[in-house]
Formats: sequence, C-alpha cells, structure tokens
Amino acid sequence: MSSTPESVREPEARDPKSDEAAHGYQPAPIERAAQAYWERTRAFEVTEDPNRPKYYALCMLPYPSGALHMGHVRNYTIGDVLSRFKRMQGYNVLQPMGFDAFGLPAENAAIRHGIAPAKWTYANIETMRRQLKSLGYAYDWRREVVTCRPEYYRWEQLLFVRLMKRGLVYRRNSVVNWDPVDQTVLANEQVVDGRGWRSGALVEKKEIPQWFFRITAYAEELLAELDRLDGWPESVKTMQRNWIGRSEGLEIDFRVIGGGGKVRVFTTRPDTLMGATLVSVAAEHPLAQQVAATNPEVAAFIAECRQGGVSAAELETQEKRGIDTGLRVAHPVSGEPLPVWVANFVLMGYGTGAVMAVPGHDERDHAFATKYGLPIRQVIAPAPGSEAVVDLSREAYTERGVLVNSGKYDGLDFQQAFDAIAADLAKEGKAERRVNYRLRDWGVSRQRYWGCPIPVIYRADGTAVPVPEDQLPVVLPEDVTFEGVRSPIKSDPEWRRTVDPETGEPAERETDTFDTFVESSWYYARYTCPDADGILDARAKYWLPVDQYIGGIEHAVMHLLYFRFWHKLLRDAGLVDSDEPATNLLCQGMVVAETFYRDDADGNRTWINPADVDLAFDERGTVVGATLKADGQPVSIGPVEKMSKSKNNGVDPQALVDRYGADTVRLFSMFAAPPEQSLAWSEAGVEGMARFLRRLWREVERHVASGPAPKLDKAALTGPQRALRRELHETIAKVRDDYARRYTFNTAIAAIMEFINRLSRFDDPSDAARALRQEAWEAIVLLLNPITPHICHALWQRLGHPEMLLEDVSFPEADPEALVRESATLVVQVNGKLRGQIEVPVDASREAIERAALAHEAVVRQLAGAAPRKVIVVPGKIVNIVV
RNA sequence: GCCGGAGUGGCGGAAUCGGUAGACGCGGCGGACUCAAAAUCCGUUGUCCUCAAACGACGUGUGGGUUCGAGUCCCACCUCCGGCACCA
Repeated sequence: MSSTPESVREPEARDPKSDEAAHGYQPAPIERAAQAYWERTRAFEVTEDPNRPKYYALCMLPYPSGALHMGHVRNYTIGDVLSRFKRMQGYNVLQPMGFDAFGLPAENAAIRHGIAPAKWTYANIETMRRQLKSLGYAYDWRREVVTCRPEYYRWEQLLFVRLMKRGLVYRRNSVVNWDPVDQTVLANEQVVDGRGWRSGALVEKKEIPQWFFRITAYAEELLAELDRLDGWPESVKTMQRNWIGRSEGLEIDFRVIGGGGKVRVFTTRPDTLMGATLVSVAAEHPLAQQVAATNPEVAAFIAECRQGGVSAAELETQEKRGIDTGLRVAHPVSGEPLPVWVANFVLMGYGTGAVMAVPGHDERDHAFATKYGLPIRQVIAPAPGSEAVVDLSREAYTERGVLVNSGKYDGLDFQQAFDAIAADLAKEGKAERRVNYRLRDWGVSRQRYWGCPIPVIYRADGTAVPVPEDQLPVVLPEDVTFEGVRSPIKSDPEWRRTVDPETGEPAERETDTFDTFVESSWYYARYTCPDADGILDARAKYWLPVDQYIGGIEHAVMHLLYFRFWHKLLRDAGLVDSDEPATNLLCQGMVVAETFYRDDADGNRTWINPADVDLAFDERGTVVGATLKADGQPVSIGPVEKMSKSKNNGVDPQALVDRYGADTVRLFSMFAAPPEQSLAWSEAGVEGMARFLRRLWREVERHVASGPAPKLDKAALTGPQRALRRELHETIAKVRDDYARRYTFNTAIAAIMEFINRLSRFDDPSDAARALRQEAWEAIVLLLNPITPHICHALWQRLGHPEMLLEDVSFPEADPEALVRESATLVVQVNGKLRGQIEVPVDASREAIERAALAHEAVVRQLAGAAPRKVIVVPGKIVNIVV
C-alpha cells in the first residue's frame, strides 16, 4: 500500500569504535540481546483476554517493493511506540504486520527481468520481514497476512460471490485507458502526456465490461457515520464528505423537438431553470451517439473526445470544448427550443450524463457560452441587503439570490423557487426530486495477472455465474512466464477452460483480477484470526474495531473509504459487530530529503544521493556549497523533495540501522518532526540522536558507579532536591500527555533531553540525591522505552533489575505531591511588550500581583510617572499594564 | 481544474485554550582535553543598532482587520505539498 519504492543502497562499512568497544554504548550486541529475549519469551504474541482492556494498533501494511524505506520506518515506529506505551498501561495489545503482495510492480519486474511475479514478491517479503525484525517492532508475527496467498484471498472471493447473489456486485461497461499498440489496458500512472509509457502510442478511451461493488448503496451511511468518527482527523473526514459529494437536486426531462425522446438532466440549481440556454450531454450519451450516426462532424468530435486518458485530473484541466448536435429540446416551462450540445466536460458517470447549461449563474457554463457565443441570461439577482455586483458580461453570478426574469417565479428565494419548480414540474411528470452522489460504484476489474482472480464463470451464451462456494478458491498459478505484456492467465486457454457448474457444459473463467484495494480493505480483520476456517471467526469481535490506525495521508480518501465500506459489508454478513473499522486515525507526513545533481555538457541531469555529498557552511552556518565525496568536486543543490527513486534522494534505513543501530533510527524518526508533518532526513540529525544515546548510556553508568542508592525519603529532601524532583515529575506528566493525547513524540523526547541536561548538572553527592537520581534514571528509561526499547532493556538491568519485559512494568506516573509549587513567575508587559518578570506566591491576590508588577523597576521606568489606564492580570501567566 | 493541508532563525522544529516567539536537536563560532585526531566537555549563536555592554528597535509567507495582547482568530492573496477513482 505504501507508495514509490526507493533506491536501495549498500550499507556502508564502518570501523567499530575501538574506545567504545570496551565500555561505552554498543548498539549491535544490545539490540541482538533484547530482540533475542523478546523472541525467546514470545513477548508480543497475544491472545484474546476478556479480563483486560484490549488495544488494537494497526499500521498500513507495506507493498513488498524490495526494501523498507524511511516512510515505512516512520509509520511503523509510531505504531510501535503507541503499542508499547499502551501495553505499559496494562492493555492487551495486538500489533500485527503483513504484506500487500499483489500489484503492478511485480508484473513490471517480470516483464523487465523475466522473473515470475510470485518469486520476486516472496523474495522481497523475506528481505523486508528481516528488516522489520532488525528494527525491533513488537509484532505478533504468528498473525502475518500475505495477501497473494490463496489462504488469504480465497475469503474475499467467497465474500464476492455472496455479494453477487445479494446484488451488491454487478457487471457493466466502463471506460479504461487503452494502448492501441500494446493492445493493453493502462493504469493512469502508465499514461505519460497522453501516451503509453512503454509503446509511446497515443492513449484512447475504450469501453469494456467490468465488475463493480455497489458502494453507492452505502453512500448515505458512509457519509453519516463520519459525524461520529471523533478520532479521525477533520481533514480526512472533509475529503471523504466531498468525495461522496451528496447533493439534493432535481432530475428534469427536456423533450426532444421533432422526435419521441427526451433528455434527462440533473441539477442542484433548479432555481436557475429559466436561465437555461442549452443542454449539454456527454460524448458517450445515447443521444450523442444517435446523432453521430448521421452527422459526421459530431461523429468526429466524439472520436476526438475518445482520445486521451480517463483520469479526472486530465479531463478537468483540458480545454472545455463542444459541438452543436443540431437537435433541439423544449424548455420544460417556457417551451422555448434549446440547442443540444455534446461537451467534453460532461461526464457520463455522474448524474444522468447530461446537464442544463445556465451561463449566467455557473462559471463553467459561462466560459462555454462566451467561447461559443451562446446567450447568457440573468435570472438570479443578489438577495436584498447584498452588496454583490452582477456583471454577466464578465463573469457568472453563482450565489444564491432572488429570482428575476423568471415569470411567475420572480421574487422567490432559492428554497422557495426550488420547491415551486419541483412541484409544478412533478405535476406534469417532467421532473422529480433526487439525491445524487458524486461517489461512483467501485470498479474492481483489472486486466492484469498478478492479482486475485475474480471468481466468475461465463457460460457459452455470455451469462456470468459465480464460482460455486465449494469450488473456491480460484487459485492464481504462480509458476508462469511472461510473453510480452499480456497476462499469462489470459494467454493460457487451459487455465480459462472450465465447465458450467449447473449444466456441465463447457464454460470459461473470468481472467480479470481484483483491484489490489480489495485485499487492503479487509486485512485488518483477518489479522485477528489469520487461521480462521471462514472469512472471520469470533476473535474478530473481540479485537475490532481497530483502536488506532496509522498510515500515510495519501490514503485519505480511496483506501480509507473502501476500508470503511468493507467493514460494513462484513458487519452485514454478521462477521463483526461494529459499524466502523477504526475509532482513531493518524495520518503521518512524508519523508523528504535534499536533492543534489550534476548537469553534463549534453544537458543530462544526474541525481546524486545525499549520503554521497559533503556540505560546506559559511561562518553563520548557512550552506554555501556541496561537493561529491568521491571526487571532491562541486555538485548543484536542488530542492527538498519526497524521497524517491527518480531524484535519488532515498536513504536506505537498513544502512542506518547497520551503522547506528535501530534505536538511533527510531529515535530520529520520532524526534525530527511531529507525526503529521513531513520529516526531513538529515545525516547530522541522525548522528545527534546517536550522540544522545551514547550520553544516556554514559550518564546511567556514572550513576550506577556512584554506588547503590538508598531508599528515597521524600520528606527529608532539601530545597534544590525538591526542585529537581518537581522537574522530574513535571517531565513525567508532560511525556505521558504527549504520548497519550497529543501524539507529539518530538516534544516528549525534547522534554526528556531537557531534564537529562538538568539532571547531569545536579552535582549533589549526598545519599538522598543518589536516591533521587535512581528514581530519575529509572523513570527516564521507562519513559524512553516505547521509542528506544533495546537500550532501555539493557539500562534497566544496569539499574539493578533482573532481565524482564519493560512492557510489563507500569509506565511512570507523576506524583502529585512532587508537583506542588509555592511561587509562580509572572511576565510583566507594558502595552503588550515584555518589560520584566515578577515572582509571586501561587496564592497571591490580584491586588498583590498588581502592586508587585507596578513596583517593578522596568515598569516604573516605562510609566515615567504616568498612571496606568488599565491593568490586566491573567493568574499564573502575565500582567499587562496599559497606559 | 476540483478537494485537503503547510509556510516560524543558517536547518529540523517548539510555543498544547489568544498571554515571555525561537524549547529541544542539528549546523556555525570560540575554548578545554590531546603530540595530533576522533570522542567528550564548557561557552556562544534570530536580525538591526553598538568597539562592547546596557538600553532599544524589528521579527512567525504577503496585505488588511479584531484585541489590553495575534505565530495562534477573521478577510483577501502568494508559494509549496498530498489526493482526484487502474501506483500503492
């Protein structure tokens, strides 16, 4: 599911630090030992336990592109931190992992390198599983799901045939990108500047029969439930609402003059009906097709519309064009004849494939009418009190207002006009109210090999029947060779051949496969019972819904909508008893890095990996140049961009793990930015994290070497000791809040660093101070454990504990007694500008605070004898004196 | 084109409910230790003015506004990023 695979780099060899080999922090053996302990004790294998609260942490599973990239590391570290933190709070935590193993890249590898997609995929999974293990994630690996295995996909085939019987799956024609040279269907990303990426041929639209999930049957629920998803980001919910695009409007019939037919249009603005000056239909509309049969110009225009790809981004940015069909329809109220045009921006898949054009009150219609010299008529005037100026010669007026030039409807507002026109037309049988959705049914047919076979059989007469349930799964053969770009199961007549399950007559299998979004729509549920002899079993009801789902923002609409849709299908099949699959969602930002390049004499640009570049700074620390490590010669500095193969700015996390250890890489991913923001990779930043862990190790060693700590006597602490202890417990409270509520791991780490800075300067050799330091270091190790579990596993033992699972130790809690303060520092402002600070008792009265502020020397100087006009006291924060 | 985000020192970022802008880290500069280097430690580091310090002025993409007080709220704009139904 994760996107672009990144370049894989060879890990750089590094000399082990000889000084540190003897004593200091050595990540490799520490991490090996911790991971061995977790594996030996099966620390993260979980089962259902009705006596403990459950917590299901889920990260979007990776596409096995070859190697883990930094985006994965970031995603999975967030999930692991939350999992370990929740476990330390007593939850029964499920954290699974798997592989979204079907997909296009495997076929591309097969076509390019002649290796079978299955073999390529399984080899990549091996590599990535090993890499995930080296990062120390607390997964229950027994639950791993690999979506290209029949023991997984057979169950989605089963659900599909059942949905087919319930009418929630159907087959119809739909348009795809067609490469006329390769004779193949292209994905949108395979269309580059209107041409097939491999053949270079001009891409065409082509209609072919395809299978659809009737997601629109759930549109209303998918929309309504968003209001109750409190744990989802508002931005994601807004995007989903807009994607579903519910609108209330009218379907209106326009009678074709001189013919028996009529054109049905959908409009959300029936109040503008009297301003309609033409009707536009899609190129695929039956009426357009009918005219094309006798009108060569219209036929030519429709043929032109067939050129190019099908992506919305492409369609909507292309020039708006159209042609008059010569047909005329009667305006349903006035009877006035209106021309029918074919327009390239009217989509057959939305509404009825036809719209009434109101150039006066719709921007696109206005542009279209202006371009072709069609009449523009004002029928809406600004509402009373509005200062809007209407100039239809310049632009459309699209606000709702009051009707004018509309006969008996003049003076009505939007809603009155809507109701009146709807009622009048309905009486004459010319219109009906209609709720329309922008959301379209989900087309799941892919003309590709490496996907789950669609379990359908075609009889000789072409009718489709589901594969009988006892004949599932329909298994995809894995031992295949590619000839050209054609799917091996399409080339193989043997695979296709089967019999009609009812009559025993010869029949053929469907050779299309599922969209890979099907596999990723329900894997989260299968993790709860990966060996179930059925789609799901009772364990799913214990674990679901997911308590925290974590993945990239790029999945905000499509994946996350299909994921919600499948949950409702599973619910309606009685397999789960919740309405939504995940109660909380966190979308992490991308991982970006600087880019470097050289242009050669021919203007070819070579991108250089950041790891191969040295930077030069001026005396202020500004980067003034970059040189290639290999030759010391300058390279050009490009912009900071998302890590990608094409810009060669990807950094292989495995090389970093080998060099610095998993804890350093995890720490850096969590420290460099809060989860939702993009994270800029920095070699120096990684080194800074390694330095921090070395220091942590050294400081704990120093403390341990100072001798055993006596028991802490809270009552006997001196003033400075009490102050230190208060800071410790303030840090504990902050880190808990950052982990549990804010998910800002960067500020949690900063708070811990800040406290360690303070602690290491606290040189009090007394027994009481040593006891306090013991408390502090134990707390720090536990606070850091979710982020850097290996070093914490080792340090816990250094602090005098036997080897144990830190996730079974309670997460530190702030001692309310330690947090008590006697005085507070207030900021004093004069006219909103900072002029000084005062220290007052926490229970000081407003008057006392005001007196203290006015007595401050800087305030006295600023006032220069003048009397304050107003004094604002915000308890615990500031005093602002206005003069 | 449409939908959703983001813009704060040299860099990543902090400022949680409108109340000290720049926490923490990186980089830079100066110093200690060392034959030297690495590692480590100490100091310093928004801009301007100033020999320096003090005092001060300016400063959160741009332009307006609300407020005793705005990085934070409101309006308009600019730039960049994600998605747009067959990449995952």
